[in-house]
Amino acid sequence: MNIQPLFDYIRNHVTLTSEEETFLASKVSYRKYLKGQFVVQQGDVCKYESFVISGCTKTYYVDTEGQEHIVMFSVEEWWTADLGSFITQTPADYNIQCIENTELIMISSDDIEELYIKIPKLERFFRRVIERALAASQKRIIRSFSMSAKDRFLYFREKYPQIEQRIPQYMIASYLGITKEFLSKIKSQIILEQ
Amino acid sequence: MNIQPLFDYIRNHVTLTSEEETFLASKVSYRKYLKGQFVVQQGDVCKYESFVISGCTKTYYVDTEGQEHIVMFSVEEWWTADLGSFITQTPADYNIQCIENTELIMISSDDIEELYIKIPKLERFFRRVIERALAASQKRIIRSFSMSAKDRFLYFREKYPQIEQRIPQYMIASYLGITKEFLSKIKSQIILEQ
DNA sequence: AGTAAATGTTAGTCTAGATTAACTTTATTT
DNA sequence: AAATAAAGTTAATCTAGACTAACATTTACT
Repeated sequence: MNIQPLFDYIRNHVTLTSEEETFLASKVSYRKYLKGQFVVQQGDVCKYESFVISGCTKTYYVDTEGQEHIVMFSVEEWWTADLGSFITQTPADYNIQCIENTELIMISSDDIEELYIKIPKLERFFRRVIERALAASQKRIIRSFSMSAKDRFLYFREKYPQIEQRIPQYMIASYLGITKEFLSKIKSQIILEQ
Repeated sequence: MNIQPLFDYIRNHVTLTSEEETFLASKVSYRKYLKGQFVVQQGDVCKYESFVISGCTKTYYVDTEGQEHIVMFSVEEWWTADLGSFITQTPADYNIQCIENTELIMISSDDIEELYIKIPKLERFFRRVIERALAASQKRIIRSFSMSAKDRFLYFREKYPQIEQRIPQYMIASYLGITKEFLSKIKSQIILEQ
């Protein structure tokens, strides 16, 4: 049970009093998952917003043809949840699965509302986190329409070099919205170029 | 100068005291734009978050090949801004242009921070607005990868029937990430089917 | 070390959607 | 009402990326 990384992360952005820290600590829970386990399954209600202490998760959607589409990866110091399900407490559209052994700090929807009320600084901080995530999400939509698969891959590699290393290529292909075969082709093409 | 619709909109979600309403009124400004005018231009800093009273705007990105990609339309009771530019006060990636004569209520970044501090209920409300927008944006990414152009169009038509009516088809094509010629083909195909 | 499972590659064929270009229809302006 | 511009259509050709399938390599398990 190591929740220190969450405090370090929050301290980088807001200053909490020691009472506030104690209150925060009382509202979070720690949990370990093994590689392959699910944090959320499509159809369940996403009860928690989770902060990744160590490990990595993938959030994906299974379409009507049974195909997996990865929405995001979450590594250390990132948040993960099916946000739509979490905020409305209705069944999730996405699966969140650990692709490594993963340690999470989890906050329930009721507890996070309490935290927001008691510690407005935290609500401000989370609002900003979400604003940034929304701006990033809009840019990703633009990239999906205006860039070729190859350029999207080069962008991904440039932006998340660490993540590229630790994740199987076929998952990166899914995240980029292409097949693993085509990503393989793109990579050999890139190698030929240099 | 008619800011009443903003109050009506906010009243549907949070209850403000009359002092709070007065303070809010002192922090917003009203502005009329003609069809074709720009609220924000790529490269400028997006100074305001705008609430649409009447009319319609398109938010679009011009890529390196000079092609327009529409990110969103904003009609009555919607907010519009280049969020990335607004929150960091750095140059905008997007253009926001009025495609009808448009009335906006605009709030500057400093003023909205003041509002959040003085009226925490408003911060809570906006956090929720943004959370919902982020969940919707993630779903749009999934749709762009898992649905055909035709299905994306049918989804758009189903979800925003009013918007489909008032916007030229070539802009809808741009929003859907396809050419106007292909949307035309899709529409004639749909007509043949029924 | 040897086998099975997971991951990645290569190549051929196919298709959704882009591009080009000529044409039609609908709005706007004078 | 004519002229012009804006929006939408049709059809032919082209291409990025999907799909299929066989094969190669790496990783994990006994």
